[in-house]
Amino acid sequence: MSEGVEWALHCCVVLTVAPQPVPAARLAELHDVSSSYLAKHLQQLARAGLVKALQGGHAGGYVLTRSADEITVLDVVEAVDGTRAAFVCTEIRQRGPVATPPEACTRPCGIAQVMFAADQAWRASLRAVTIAELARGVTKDNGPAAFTGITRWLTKPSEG
Amino acid sequence: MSEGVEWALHCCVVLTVAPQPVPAARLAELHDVSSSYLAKHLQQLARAGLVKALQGGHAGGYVLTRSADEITVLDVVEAVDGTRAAFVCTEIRQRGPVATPPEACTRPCGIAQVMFAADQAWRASLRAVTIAELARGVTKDNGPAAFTGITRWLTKPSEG
DNA sequence: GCAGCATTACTCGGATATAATTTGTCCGAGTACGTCAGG
DNA sequence: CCTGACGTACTCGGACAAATTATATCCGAGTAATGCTGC
Repeated sequence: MSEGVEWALHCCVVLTVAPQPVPAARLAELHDVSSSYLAKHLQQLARAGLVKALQGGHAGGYVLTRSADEITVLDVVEAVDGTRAAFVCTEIRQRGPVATPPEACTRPCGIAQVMFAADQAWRASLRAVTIAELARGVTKDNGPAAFTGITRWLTKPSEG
Repeated sequence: MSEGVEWALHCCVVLTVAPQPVPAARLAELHDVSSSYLAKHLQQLARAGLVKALQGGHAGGYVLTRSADEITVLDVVEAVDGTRAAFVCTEIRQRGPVATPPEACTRPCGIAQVMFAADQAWRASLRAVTIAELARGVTKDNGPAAFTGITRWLTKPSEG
């Protein structure tokens, strides 16, 4: 899985507690990752409609478009890694000297079915958790101080 | 996901009905895929202990090491694609200017937990299906003729 | 006719190139604020 | 003092390279059957 998924999820959690729009460069510095590359993933989030990019002199940056409990982890994963399933059936059964005739292939082959079911289970598991729950987990594990520290750093005038 | 997974699964299903050891080249021709590359994946299956490679003049080839209902789809997937989870936590929370102190990171972060749970669900779904069940599905969908045709072709003396 | 042996043809196994995807970077387009001139 | 336009500094967005991984391939090591020879 793309490493950008992890970055994007952390960014979404941070945006949960950000009172202002946060520029991509600020998010990158906060997480100590490549600024330019993170921007790419944030663009993907924007295309998916999860975040909104505000442009302009001093108030620009990214903001969540909806409440954090309306954004599931699956939304972020699919925005970054795409919605295509990991397994794609090549229809091997229709190839080779003993190929199954196409008229007998009305249903996907058993292997594809199993893979599809597993993929559905995976997605369901990710869909069951929201960004808001992730944020709640952080405060539960590390206390409220974690987020106040991040908020304070985010609202710092510039690098100091 | 690696495309070799699909090949390996089909090969395992075929080996279910093969009365003799089947060489890699024969399996490759049957599925119309690269012979050399399929050999690599069969080696991975052999390393995982799912199949046994018999060497020798005319009786060489691959055989399942155990009954097909003792081999799960997950076994094959893990043999080919590895057992590592798709998501690996980079411990982003411990990086950057507002990094979480290491002593507070006794548990994996919430994101990693969610990803791990999803991975577990995915694996459980794949573990629930055996190769024998896949083979049964083929006979149910395409009739017993499908496997008899394959068996007949497999036992053909050579290419003709 | 039978046993032993060298041959042979076939198999797997790992080391080796190539293509695709992921990762990383750069510069141009666009907008809101702050400033300044004019009324 | 208020209004309008302008300039500037900051933002995002997509086009452009490098590294890693997946894909594909080749040739050498090893084994069981086969055919032959000698008894």
